[in-house]
Amino acid sequence: MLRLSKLTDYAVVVLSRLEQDGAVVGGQVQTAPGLAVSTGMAEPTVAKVLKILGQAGLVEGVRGARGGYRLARPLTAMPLAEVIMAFDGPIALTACVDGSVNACEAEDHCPVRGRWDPVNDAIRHALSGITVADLSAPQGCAPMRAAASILNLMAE
Amino acid sequence: MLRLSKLTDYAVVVLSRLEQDGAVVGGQVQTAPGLAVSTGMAEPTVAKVLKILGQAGLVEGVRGARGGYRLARPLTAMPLAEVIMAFDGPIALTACVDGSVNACEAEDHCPVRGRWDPVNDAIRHALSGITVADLSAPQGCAPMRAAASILNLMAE
DNA sequence: TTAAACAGGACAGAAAAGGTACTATTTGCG
DNA sequence: CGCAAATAGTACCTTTTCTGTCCTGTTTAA
Repeated sequence: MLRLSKLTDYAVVVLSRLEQDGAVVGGQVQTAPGLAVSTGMAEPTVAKVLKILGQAGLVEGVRGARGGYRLARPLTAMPLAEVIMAFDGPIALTACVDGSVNACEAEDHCPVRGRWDPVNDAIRHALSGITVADLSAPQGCAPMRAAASILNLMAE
Repeated sequence: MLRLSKLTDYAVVVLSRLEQDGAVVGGQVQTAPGLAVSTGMAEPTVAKVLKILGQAGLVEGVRGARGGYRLARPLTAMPLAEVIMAFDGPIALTACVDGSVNACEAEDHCPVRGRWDPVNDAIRHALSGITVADLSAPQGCAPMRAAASILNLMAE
């Protein structure tokens, strides 16, 4: 399975919860303990997720008393690829990329050297067409914007 | 990084080597030790790769003395997705899929339940448009069929 | 009958991820 | 001015997963 970090999944939950709580671009802030309660996740885990999201510039942290976090961008302008890259690193299927030349010891016999790049590009392109908003259901599970996004991607 | 098993990488090498050695659908067979020598990989590893490929129906094993392996299909008819599924299991980004209902303990608070499915579908679709032949360079590194495949995918 | 080769399962070492705890820094409020 | 609340950063331990190898059984040509 193309495993991606659990923290990435948590991040989507946290981001959608931030929007739900009104902690948007110009709005108020929500604390990490508060998010832990409302999402049902452990507080240290939520804090870790928020720290990484802050480093990636996806959320904005306000320090000090009465501090907290708010979204740095609307979820509709937050590609899923950015979240994945924040937690799982660069989006690539194998280690034989990104110019790591000496990683493969059997270069002479390896007939697929560098050939994974188009595959990686396809994956990146597919993910860049989906935003976090497409994954977060405003309430219940009514809309299907994600499906529309996929169809839009395939129509390109 | 969206890590996928090293064995998947090895598999592409072995498959392209099989074609290069003429161990194709109606042709002769190539032994696992022989492939180990020609690819520069350890023999037990090659054997493991071939076993898994055989279970997946991608290569055909001939038992007994003078036995060996040959391709069960031309590489042009072998989607990369099948190779990945053979080694990495079902192509899905998270564990919250495939009807594993009780895996997520926070179902009530999880607003993205089941929402990853469209993303997984997009990944699967992207991979199904690429064959192993697109990744294996016949000799040197001349052609760019993979790029053409990507463009074809995006043109849908 | 023998030897070569595939088939299947099992196992130890290594690597990575997940989760937790601790400390430092910042800032509102009494 | 001092306290408390909250983020920021770092380090560590546990657990899981992957990787690579080995062993035994089965098949079949010579």
